[in-house]
Amino acid sequence: MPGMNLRTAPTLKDVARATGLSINTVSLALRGSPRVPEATAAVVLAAARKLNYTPNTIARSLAERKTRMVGVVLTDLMNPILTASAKAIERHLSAEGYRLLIWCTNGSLDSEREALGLLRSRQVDGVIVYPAYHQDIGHFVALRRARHPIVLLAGRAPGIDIIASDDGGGARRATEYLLGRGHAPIGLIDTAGGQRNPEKLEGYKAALAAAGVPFDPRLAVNAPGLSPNDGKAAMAALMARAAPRAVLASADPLAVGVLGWCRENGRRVPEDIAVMGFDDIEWAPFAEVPLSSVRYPAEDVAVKAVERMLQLLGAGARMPRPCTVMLEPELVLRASA
Amino acid sequence: MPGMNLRTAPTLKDVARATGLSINTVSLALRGSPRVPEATAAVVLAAARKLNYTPNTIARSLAERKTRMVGVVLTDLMNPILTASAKAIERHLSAEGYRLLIWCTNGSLDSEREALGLLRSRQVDGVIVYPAYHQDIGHFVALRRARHPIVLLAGRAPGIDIIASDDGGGARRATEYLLGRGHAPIGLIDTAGGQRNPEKLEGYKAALAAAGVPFDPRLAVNAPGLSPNDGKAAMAALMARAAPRAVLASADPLAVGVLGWCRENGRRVPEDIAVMGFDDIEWAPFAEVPLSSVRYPAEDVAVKAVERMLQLLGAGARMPRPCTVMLEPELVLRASA
DNA sequence: TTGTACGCGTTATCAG
DNA sequence: CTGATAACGCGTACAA
Repeated sequence: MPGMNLRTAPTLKDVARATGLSINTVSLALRGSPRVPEATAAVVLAAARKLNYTPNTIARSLAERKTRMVGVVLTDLMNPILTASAKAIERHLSAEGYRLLIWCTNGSLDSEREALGLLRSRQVDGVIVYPAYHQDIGHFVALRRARHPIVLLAGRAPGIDIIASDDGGGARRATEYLLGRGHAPIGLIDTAGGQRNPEKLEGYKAALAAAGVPFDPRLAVNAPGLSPNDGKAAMAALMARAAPRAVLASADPLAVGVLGWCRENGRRVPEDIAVMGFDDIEWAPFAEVPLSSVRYPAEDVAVKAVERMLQLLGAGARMPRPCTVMLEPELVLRASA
Repeated sequence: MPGMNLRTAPTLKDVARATGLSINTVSLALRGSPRVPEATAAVVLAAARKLNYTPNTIARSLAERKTRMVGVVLTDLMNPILTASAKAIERHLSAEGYRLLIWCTNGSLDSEREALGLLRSRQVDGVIVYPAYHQDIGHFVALRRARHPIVLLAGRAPGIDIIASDDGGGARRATEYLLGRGHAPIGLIDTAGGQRNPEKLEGYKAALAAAGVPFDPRLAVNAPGLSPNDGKAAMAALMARAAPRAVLASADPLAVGVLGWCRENGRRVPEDIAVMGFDDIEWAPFAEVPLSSVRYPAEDVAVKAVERMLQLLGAGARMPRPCTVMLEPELVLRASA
């Protein structure tokens, strides 16, 4: 039978036997209770160390009815901005003694539901979710209504805590900028979930409308995935049906793929085609043409999300009213646009 | 008191009460035991569904003495090749019903020890580790001696299971290739842990020795981290003290930084300086100059590591003899070298 | 076919 | 200050 230490690991009982004290006293001593005198505590500590005792978190969780684990549900582990977010969340949450259970949904709603079930059965104390479909978050709202600590990193809905970047506003400002520089028409390469996460498309349309430019659906395509190769393929599709002078890609890896297509097809960036991405990942300045991008405020999002999660975690029965925080993303301009 | 469902979640007892059956029968029915007739099972299932019952994994783990969780310890979540590995491991392990508990050490040995303690206390059934220091894996070997299922993804030691890429061989072949193309002298930009993970440096030296070229220590520098910016900084340091005609970087992000330095300083790649990276991440073809790289066989490593882990997990008391598998990385040649 | 009793390792309550 | 005793939710013998 396997198990890191399930078979041979010393338990409180072993330490109790070794010291001649009761399990209870040992437990208290090990947790530094003032109720047990220093002398006794020292004996216990020494014995525990000698036996190489480690508390069994599983048993503790069962008794305490809390796990000090927070589930983190992401759509994609290969998306640099999401892993950066996860890392930031981990940093701040672990400072408070919480551990992360990370689940990747690959953008599937089914997998998202599965994740929720799994995390629930694993008794995590709360969940932080980057939802696959920003418009389809009813299952999360229901959870929150049942008083479960939950924070979303995207979407828009009453009755649930959301800390998000204003993708729509970012897309609008990026589009306005491109229009202002005379780069028209502007193509939009959206992510696979684009149909269901329409914020960026809407911001793009809003900017066009404000400038009196009619929306041409041939200029908006969806990439099958989120990688540079997906961006390249989408760009090829886009160029086959329109002649944009600029492209707004909804993620930097896609934009990198766009740059790759331009290189292979002899288009100069930004002279022939200006390119702008989303998120401003660490690689953006190192792209073939240094990439302009709409920065995703990952650190801010993480800090605020963790802050909120800690409030919910500590709130007990009377939870604070849900609130939505929209962070304004910043345009980072480099050579590509 | 928070908790996804710790306070209000229905338990077996609730389902038992609802059906008028005993806890035991309910438990058996829910797990599809042939001992309980279909009619009863149907009743139980319906009641469970109606109550929205979810088994408490914590309690189950405590009773079963196994968690069906595998700990995964990585040095860096932002390293694309490591997240790719994690993702592959997750895919294969979850197909067998195991979940991942991911821990990131940031390359610190202390954090690595901490991880081991945490995972142990969380009772994971096994651990897969990309060790921070490939030469310093005694603590892992000790664990394995105590019959804990553990698989390392790098390093070299008897008495423990290791599935790794032959970094030394890869570095040697890359260096030989660069020498063969007449690019000398060759600079080496190693990762922060380079001093303690000398495989690549050794392969580099071996190739030089075989070609009768003396090793010049000024040509070998260490990058402070693993990001493109770190690579750029390291390249600046290297160029300040030597005049290489080629650079071998021990990770693709570093190589991307090297390309960035070359661009900013007017060096043509590969004419003035040839550049080769390690890992062949998805971005490599999209670098400013399509990047030649020593491919890290992430999928192979993941498959073999998971396979081995499953063997160890199922082995019980009599564990198989530890074995080491070295995968040969492949040179992927593009424009940069 | 179903129910009873016990154990998993820990924490919490209440005596002593 | 310390020690029984009872949870926590579930799995597994063993009985009925």
